[in-house]
Amino acid sequence: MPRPPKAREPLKQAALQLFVERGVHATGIREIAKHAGCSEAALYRHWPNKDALTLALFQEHLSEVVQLLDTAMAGEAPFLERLRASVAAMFTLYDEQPLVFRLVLLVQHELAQVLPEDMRMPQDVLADAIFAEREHQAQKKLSKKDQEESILVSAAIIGIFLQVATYVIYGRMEGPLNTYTDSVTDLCVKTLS
Amino acid sequence: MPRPPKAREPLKQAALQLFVERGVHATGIREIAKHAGCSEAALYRHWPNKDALTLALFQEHLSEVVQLLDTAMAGEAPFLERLRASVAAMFTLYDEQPLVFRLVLLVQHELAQVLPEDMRMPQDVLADAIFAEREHQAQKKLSKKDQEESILVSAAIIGIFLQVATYVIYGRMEGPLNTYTDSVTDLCVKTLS
Amino acid sequence: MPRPPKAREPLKQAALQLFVERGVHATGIREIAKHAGCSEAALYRHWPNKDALTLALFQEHLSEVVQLLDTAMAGEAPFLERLRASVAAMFTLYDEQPLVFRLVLLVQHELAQVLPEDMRMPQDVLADAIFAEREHQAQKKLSKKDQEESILVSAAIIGIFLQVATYVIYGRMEGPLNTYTDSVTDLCVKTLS
Amino acid sequence: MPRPPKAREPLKQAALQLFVERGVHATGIREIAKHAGCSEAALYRHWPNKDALTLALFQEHLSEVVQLLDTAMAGEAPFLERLRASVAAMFTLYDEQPLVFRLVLLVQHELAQVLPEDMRMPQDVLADAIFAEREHQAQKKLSKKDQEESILVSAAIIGIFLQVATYVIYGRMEGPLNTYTDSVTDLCVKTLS
DNA sequence: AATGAATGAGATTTCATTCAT
DNA sequence: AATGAATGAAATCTCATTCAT
Repeated sequence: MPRPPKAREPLKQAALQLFVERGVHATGIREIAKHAGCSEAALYRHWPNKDALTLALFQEHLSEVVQLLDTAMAGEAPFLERLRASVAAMFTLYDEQPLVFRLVLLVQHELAQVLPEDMRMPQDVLADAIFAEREHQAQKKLSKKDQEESILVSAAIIGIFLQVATYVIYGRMEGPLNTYTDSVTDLCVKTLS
Repeated sequence: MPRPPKAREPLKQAALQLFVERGVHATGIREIAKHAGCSEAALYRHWPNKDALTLALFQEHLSEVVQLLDTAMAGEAPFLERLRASVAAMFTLYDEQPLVFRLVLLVQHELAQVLPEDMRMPQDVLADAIFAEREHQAQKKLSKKDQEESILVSAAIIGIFLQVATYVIYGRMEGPLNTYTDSVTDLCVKTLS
Repeated sequence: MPRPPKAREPLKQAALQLFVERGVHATGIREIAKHAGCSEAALYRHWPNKDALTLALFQEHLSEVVQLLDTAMAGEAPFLERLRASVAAMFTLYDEQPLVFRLVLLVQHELAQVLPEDMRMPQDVLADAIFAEREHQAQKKLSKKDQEESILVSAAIIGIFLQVATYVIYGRMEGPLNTYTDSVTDLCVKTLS
Repeated sequence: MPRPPKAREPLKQAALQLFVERGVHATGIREIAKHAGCSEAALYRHWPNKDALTLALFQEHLSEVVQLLDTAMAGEAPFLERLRASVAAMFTLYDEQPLVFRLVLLVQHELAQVLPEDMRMPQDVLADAIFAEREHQAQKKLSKKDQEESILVSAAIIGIFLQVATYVIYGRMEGPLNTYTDSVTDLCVKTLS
């Protein structure tokens, strides 16, 4: 029986950090390995190449986040409560695992072509929930036009949410991020009205 | 009478397109030159190196956009009108020069370290205008707390705005973007109330 | 009572196949182990390194073939018969163990430096037999010139023989190869006359 | 106007020599570049990668040889003369450009999968000529069986020819190779009778 | 001004081999 | 005896930049 892998987790952790700090393309294997405290070749025992590592990392963390949001949006509580829980979940994630949170921010801009088209993204959770809520309120299937408006509102809410996070990350607003949970929820609610 | 250099504009155009499509780091001199239909060495006639081209490109286009927003936000019209004009200006820019628009989206994530710290960014225009408007409404200097709230609201508005654009870019919503000028302005106004 | 090692034969078999299909240099330990269904490290239980495995493999199979030819060429039957038996032995080998046959074809081009200089090769068996036969026919030691001619004729016969096999291997002629035993023997005899 | 390429020919020459001496897989870019007296990167200006260089090299030289044989086999002279001319052409090639000659020997064993299936090979020239001659002698289209015999005879002649060359290359027979032109032609003729 | 050639530095990846269990 | 993990060295290839014309 061989020894247990010693480099796998450090490699993932190092890649996560460096991808977030410098971007995927600007991060080399060498640096990842150095930060992980292992050889460059070790990476190739666990993933066939850098792209595969990148993809795996994003998929794992994205699905974590999707699960987080799914949980927050589940249940029978009023929509407002569930929205607030979602914002809180994400902002707490930011404060506790900032790297994971920031990885999600990177996705749109660095990985459009690498991720599978049909992968469920954090935005989808919100969009679906808003859609369902509107349908529930209307007591019927939404018209094409209402559907489109629903998507627009989701976009707006996600935008509010991400941009506030971005401001905190880049120092335009002071953290921690969960300070803003209530105000951001309020802003989101306003767009829904 | 020196005739204008021939390779300069094609190079800028090619760089713009490739930076937007693949990211700055993932785009090489080779590809830029090939797309511009000139040699790799030509670039070094016009800029001392790749970083300088990158920087110049971003600065030029950013200042275009800042000017656009400054113009839209200037004047004595009611704030609502000026906000609407700003949204319209940006969305029209997207529809007419999508590459320039998308370059601006890239800035936050790819260029944090390259651009001069004190450069005025599109967000700043909105933030300043919102700040001024609030001060005007209150008829006095804003308190620290009100200032912070003002920044939060700017973030929200910028977020709405960018995310709607992002949705159109990635095909989640149908373009052209200026279709959404009114609804997006409405959503922004709601957050201001 | 030590039980026989389990990985040894699969490794040899896999190496044989891959060496023949892709060449010695183009075949890695990784692939050999994967084809053998065991770990890469297993190889080092049985041979000190890749070169040793390579050498052992070639030596074993070459000596098999040499023995085959020696047997066919032995005895008191007329030379023609023994030549025919040799061709038949080789062509049957090809039909029954094509990999072994093809490994022998590889020797000249891939292993000049690895095999011991003085090792007896399949060609040597034929050359010796032809030489002996000519001496027997002439009833005396061959002159220098006759010796040289004898070597030339051996080369020709081996060439005929190998090239026909090569044609079958690469699909220029239809197999099985032992179909051609008689015609090839005839052609060889013609060159001897 | 840029300078003329200085590394292209040396690279081809170095690759030719090393491929022949050590085999394609055993020859590295580094060694090729060192022998050519240029940097490793220079190779990539002229061919997209090592495989492309290999392929181009083989294709160029093979078509040279095919042309040589086509010329030798052309004309109205008796077949015997033309066969002799072919053997002479090849053996002279060996003596004058031994590397090119030996490259042809390598083809079957190192490049089966890389070369395009439909490429005309030196063997094809001989096979076609023998086929035509037999048809001419018979004054009619050859039967299926006669065709097959014709291919067998081509194989034999090519085999004689290549194996004699191989013997000279590996020192089993003394060169220069064109010493053997007449005797080899004789041997070939015998197989045709 | 403009070019294709050339390059040193470095990126990614592969390899045969050794290690720890 | 056997394994999967790990590694240093080397292979292939890319990159931004400089050179010679």
